[in-house]
Amino acid sequence: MTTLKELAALLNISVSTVSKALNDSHEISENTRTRVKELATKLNYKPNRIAQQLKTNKSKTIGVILPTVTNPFFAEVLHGIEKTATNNDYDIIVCLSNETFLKEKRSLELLSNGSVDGFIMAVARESQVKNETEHILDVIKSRLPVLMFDRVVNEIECNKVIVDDFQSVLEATEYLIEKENRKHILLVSNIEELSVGKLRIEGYSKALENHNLKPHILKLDHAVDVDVEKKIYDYLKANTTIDAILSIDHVTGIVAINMAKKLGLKIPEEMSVMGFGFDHTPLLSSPKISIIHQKAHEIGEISTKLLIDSLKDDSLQLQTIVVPSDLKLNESTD
Amino acid sequence: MTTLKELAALLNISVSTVSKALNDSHEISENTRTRVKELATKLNYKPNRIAQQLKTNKSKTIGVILPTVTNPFFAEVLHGIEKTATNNDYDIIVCLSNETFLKEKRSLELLSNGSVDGFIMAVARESQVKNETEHILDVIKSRLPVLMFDRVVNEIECNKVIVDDFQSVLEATEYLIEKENRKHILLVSNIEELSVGKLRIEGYSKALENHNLKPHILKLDHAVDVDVEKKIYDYLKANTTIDAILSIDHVTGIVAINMAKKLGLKIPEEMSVMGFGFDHTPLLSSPKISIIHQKAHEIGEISTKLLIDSLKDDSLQLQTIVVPSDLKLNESTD
DNA sequence: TTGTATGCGTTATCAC
DNA sequence: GTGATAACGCATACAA
Repeated sequence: MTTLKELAALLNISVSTVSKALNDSHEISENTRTRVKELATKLNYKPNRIAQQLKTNKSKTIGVILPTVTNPFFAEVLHGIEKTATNNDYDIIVCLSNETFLKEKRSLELLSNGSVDGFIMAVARESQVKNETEHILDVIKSRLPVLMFDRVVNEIECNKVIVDDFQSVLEATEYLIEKENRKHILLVSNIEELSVGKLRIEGYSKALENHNLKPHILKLDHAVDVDVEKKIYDYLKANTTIDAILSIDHVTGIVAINMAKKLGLKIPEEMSVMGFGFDHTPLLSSPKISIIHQKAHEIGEISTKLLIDSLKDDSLQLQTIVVPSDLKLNESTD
Repeated sequence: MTTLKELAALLNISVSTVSKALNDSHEISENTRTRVKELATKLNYKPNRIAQQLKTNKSKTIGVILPTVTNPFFAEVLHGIEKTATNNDYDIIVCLSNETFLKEKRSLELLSNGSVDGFIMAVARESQVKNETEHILDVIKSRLPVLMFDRVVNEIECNKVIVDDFQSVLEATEYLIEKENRKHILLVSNIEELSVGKLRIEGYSKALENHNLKPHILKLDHAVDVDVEKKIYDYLKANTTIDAILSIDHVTGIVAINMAKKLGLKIPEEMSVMGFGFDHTPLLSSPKISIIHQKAHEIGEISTKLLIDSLKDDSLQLQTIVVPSDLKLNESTD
């Protein structure tokens, strides 16, 4: 890699002159400035990022700690983060906690040594279940800003970007009740131990309560296993009054449609099915599933913007931004 | 952040003594070593990574350039990369090309300034279609090793990790012909302009040729649009001899199953459906789709291992590793 | 066993 | 308009 020193030697001028010339300092003459720049381009000179970082004590890098990236929600958030970071001249270092507390803790610690200027994270399932928060507080204490999205620790004061889990499920449920005239709505859940899962179930319960309806909840193992099909099938077979299914994740809704069809139920006439999902989710079922569409990409963008703003000016007030979801209704019939 | 200098000042010893003590140098007395270490833990000292990088001229960071991360294949590869990198004390900086040449080029350039010790990449669709390779060659010329996986540029000499696209589709097709006695196999493709897509189609064609069968190919827009359903439906309706569908991506196979069912075809009796997929893909259809299962996680692991090995010893021979796929057959019947 | 000096590549301050 | 020098935090060759 070409360095300032090499350029200086080749041009028989000092390193500082070269540096100033490249940074368009007004102190430098037109002549030398162009000479320097020409040689720099010729030798493909690029300022060493590491040296700049050491000098300025800024890494211009954001640490991104995700529970997983095979979950399409987090994948899409990552997409939004990467785009916004790049547009603002930041790199991202990505660590995956694999939903474990230990890996999350290790990742935070390892990057808290100057590698990053701040963190964007969604808390690991295990940390959330065991209510582990010390490791995150340690980071904040060391004056590295942390932004949490989606899965959030209420007790920790920091910038947050969350989904309107309660409200969106409340509205979706009320839609099923009021517009589609459903009375026995089955909620299918495999994430009830997560903060977001709890909120979604609360939204569902609240809507039923508002209409004096009885809840039906089918809890599944969170490790999406082969039994999912059977459990849903058996439940529907044994409970024939069910006239709507509301899945609070992005997979079991699809399974539910398939099982309802297998039981000979007409969709959407006899059974409404709604789930969480992304742009291409409805394509995976026929008839297309109705989805609560979380603006995952936007969540990533907003989170990154907010963190970068707080990096630039650390006197900014902490805030919690709620990103509303879209209800995308089934358009097709079978 | 605590620095060596601060520790030294507090202990009234020199910086180098502190440094050596922390690095367990045998030159340092037991006594001072423990004193230093105690204070270090107490003040939560962590060596500044940036400074270490500048000193050693190694970033211990890998640049990962992916076309997208919302495609589950790349998401799972990323998972494998992250895991292996972490296990070997490497960080990863992730950039997404969004399938565009320009972003890919920019990302490579931006990180080729000391930020990373090497790259793992899958070539962007646009770069592949337009046969753009200069930007990658530039990186290699600047002595930064590049490892390509999945989407590969044949003309570039570097380490490569690829899937057995040709062979796996050949075998899958022959399975349909020989074991399931199919004679009119429809190939559904939305990636025929990618190197991997071409290879898969070749595998299919070769198998048909071996058995003197006629190919049926349905090409779809690569932007998975709403028309996918209609196009497949219409094709199946108009071509009633089709008795098997082979999708070479991870979405259209699911759609194909749904459309076949919609047409009243019994699966798998009257119609076999096979696609590419991942562990949870079969769950998305009923009956479960048969899949060619690419070991994406393994591809990530192997790629990372290979790159890190070449980082440690740059005299190693370049190699191309082929990761075989698994054929996972439909187990259920409807 | 400990300390001093040097340099990684850059930028900034100051002197010429 | 240009250049010498110091500093960021760390590691190491060398001196004491």
